[in-house]
Amino acid sequence: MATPATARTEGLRDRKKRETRTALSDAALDLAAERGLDHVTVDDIAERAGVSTRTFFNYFPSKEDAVLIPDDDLGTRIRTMVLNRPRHEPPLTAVREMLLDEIGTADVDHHRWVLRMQVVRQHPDLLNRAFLSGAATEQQLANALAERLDLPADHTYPRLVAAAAGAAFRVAITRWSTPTDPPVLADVLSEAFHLLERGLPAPTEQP
Amino acid sequence: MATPATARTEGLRDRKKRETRTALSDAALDLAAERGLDHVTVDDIAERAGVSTRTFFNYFPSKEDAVLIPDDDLGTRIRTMVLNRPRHEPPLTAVREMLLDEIGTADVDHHRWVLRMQVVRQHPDLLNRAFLSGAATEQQLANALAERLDLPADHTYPRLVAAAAGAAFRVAITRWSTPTDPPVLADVLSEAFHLLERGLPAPTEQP
DNA sequence: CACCAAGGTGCAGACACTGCAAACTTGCAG
DNA sequence: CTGCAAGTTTGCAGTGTCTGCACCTTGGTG
Repeated sequence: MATPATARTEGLRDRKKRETRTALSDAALDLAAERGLDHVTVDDIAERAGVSTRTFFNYFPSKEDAVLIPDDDLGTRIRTMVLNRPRHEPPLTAVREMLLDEIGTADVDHHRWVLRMQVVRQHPDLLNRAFLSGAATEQQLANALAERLDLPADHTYPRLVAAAAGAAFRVAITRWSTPTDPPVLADVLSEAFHLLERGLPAPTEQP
Repeated sequence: MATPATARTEGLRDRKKRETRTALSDAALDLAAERGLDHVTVDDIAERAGVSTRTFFNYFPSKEDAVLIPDDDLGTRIRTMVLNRPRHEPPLTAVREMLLDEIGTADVDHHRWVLRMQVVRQHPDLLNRAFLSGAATEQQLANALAERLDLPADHTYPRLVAAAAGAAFRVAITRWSTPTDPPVLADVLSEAFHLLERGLPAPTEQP
């Protein structure tokens, strides 16, 4: 049959749960994009998703999480990916390739990101949580880099590389999530890293 | 007289207001550093500061703000400072010098920052709000850079420079706010910017 | 001294979020 | 197909954040 492989082990129970989850995050994203996150209550979201308010909190700890859908495993995944890059690669290169792999693997829904950015634009403080699932992930990236370089965990260098990489990632997705003229995400990200590797020269300085 | 200029126009009323404000933020910072921000209620803070709960909200919109004391003018201040830098300076240099000026002017209390970092370490998502008063300020920096370079406001380059500068600033203050071995803030910041300007070479690559 | 504006306070109320226990659904074995 | 065990949904009570409003107190001013 055409049934996806996941369906073999997935019963009615798990399917419903997954449906409820996406119904909730869809409702949250749509409503927030329409009226702005402040003018959406959890009751609104639950009602549109067709479940009780209490159930909402069984799936997401807060309104924000329903909109952003943080990836809890991303931190550890990033960690192992960075440690598995070839030894000879410079740190920034390793991080760049790791991120390109990641966005290549995870199929990112452009339309969804456009909506999400509409929300984030009204709440700039969500920016960091939105892209790398928060500052904690960046921390783990910094730790992985420190380990890779045999440096103490609180050394300036790995932290700066991680923070700069996070900056590049945020800028790339922000640009890519613009309604008009959406370029290829991998290209924008590569461009941002290229600029970082060149020391951020002024546009007039580059031929 | 030795009386500061501000005291001339400041009556009892304004003095009390200022005292209440610092009493509240002191109480918030101390309590949060002791027990962690989650285990501190606004009532606790108000009680220690000797005012009513309602009064707390007349001064700060939230617990977090009392601990972080965001600087609302920072965005516009940064903007004019960046636009006033000499024309010939590369963007990253202009931002570096601007930030060095800023931390030189504002007298930053080291002890207070150490406490604040204890809180932030338990709530990494506060990191951005803590240092540049949030992502909105970084946005304004990006806008100022775009204007300076005659680029569209949503161009990749100014956004990336602003984000990278924010990263450097965060890393510098994080390092400086460590209880042990607190180096000079300006030095750490300069070092971070130097690394950025060099394209973040691996430590082994630098002689 | 008398008035006024500004700050402090209490109260009611909206909303976010959590723990608990009851009701219900699904998966599975007998 | 029947019934039990496990997982899910839900209501409810309770805590805590935060806001608008009305009242009161007090410093500044003429």
